[in-house]
Amino acid sequence: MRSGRHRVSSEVPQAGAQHRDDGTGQDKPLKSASKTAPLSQFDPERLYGIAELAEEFGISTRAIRFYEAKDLLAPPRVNNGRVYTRRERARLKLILRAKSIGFSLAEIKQYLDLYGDRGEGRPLQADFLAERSGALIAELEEKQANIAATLRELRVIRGECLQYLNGNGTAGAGTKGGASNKTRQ
Amino acid sequence: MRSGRHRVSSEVPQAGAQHRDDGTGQDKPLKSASKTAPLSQFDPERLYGIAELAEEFGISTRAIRFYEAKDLLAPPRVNNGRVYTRRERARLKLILRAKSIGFSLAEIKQYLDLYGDRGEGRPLQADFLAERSGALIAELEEKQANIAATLRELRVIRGECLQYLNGNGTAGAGTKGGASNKTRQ
DNA sequence: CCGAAGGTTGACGTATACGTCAACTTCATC
DNA sequence: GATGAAGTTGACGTATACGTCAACCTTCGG
Repeated sequence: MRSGRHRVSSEVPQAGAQHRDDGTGQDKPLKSASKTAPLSQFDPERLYGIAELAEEFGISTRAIRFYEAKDLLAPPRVNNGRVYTRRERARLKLILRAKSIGFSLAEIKQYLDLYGDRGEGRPLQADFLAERSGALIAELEEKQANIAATLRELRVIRGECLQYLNGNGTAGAGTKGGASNKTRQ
Repeated sequence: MRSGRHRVSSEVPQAGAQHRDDGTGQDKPLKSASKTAPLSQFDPERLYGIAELAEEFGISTRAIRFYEAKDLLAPPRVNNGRVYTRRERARLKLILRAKSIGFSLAEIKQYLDLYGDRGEGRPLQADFLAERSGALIAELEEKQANIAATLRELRVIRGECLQYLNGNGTAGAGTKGGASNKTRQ
């Protein structure tokens, strides 16, 4: 799947997925989590490694680091390794969802700001947020209309094909001319 | 607007838009159309120049030529100049619509085939068309769901901001934390 | 005939979104 | 201590989607 076309998993990973399973039937926290005090400054919550997230979302670790370089993500470090919290994971999910519907990474960065900053800087003014989210809503509604129109057309095309295959072919169904006529203005 | 983010005009150009208006109140066909016999092999219909389409759709002539180089368009030639028929214009519209919702040009090329080939090659088998359009429908439905989810969240964010601005702020509305909580799994 | 306008082509550049690779660090295990 | 696994970084490469530019052609009006 190329840029702009990622499948976004809608399923939450099973409990324990983030932990190293040592075969005893009990999950253990990431080794870095078990060894370092700094984690106490985070919510005591599930943590993910970069490879875990990459596999979960079907993308590369390179892509995840790239998003960090583009300031879309900001995973804390433990012994120089990235540790992804639920919040970072949720942001990654938003990133991939937005990418799948045609937004560039620069646009996604702005869009993520509507969901709350990453803990630095002061919150955006409410009026600015309202305006920005309003503009984005309008843009998404346009994309939604584009998709709806495309779906309508494709459903007609597919319906005609299925009719034809079932021996109920109409004059238009046996050719693609009928389908293409439907796209005429 | 960058790649993947074109606004697609939904308005049809006004009658006569494709014709040179010589000030007599009557439209005249494009000069190339009026001078050359080869046009008789096309439908006697409205024709567009590349600059006309570029302006209508808000893209560059370079982009339109690029789509031709990528076999998404195939405008006939008149005196070495490209002449775009209604059909090519409709394809361009489909191209831009698909781009706006995140498809690559390679994917769009395949998708355009569902709308009818450009006159060469034999028609795709009905079962293949049904399968291809079914797959595309599934993909579009996923994008549609992504957009719907994003819209729900953004409407909540915007609603809270507007409430806050109207002096009806709730505990969650004054901060972005409330909004970001809503994205939690 | 000349200049302007609109268009053509090929080539190179830019921006985006990563992929690939080498060299390195840290940690667990043997 | 050695080794393997997992991860890091920087650098360069690839693919996509055009933008920009130069050089050229055709048509039309003056």
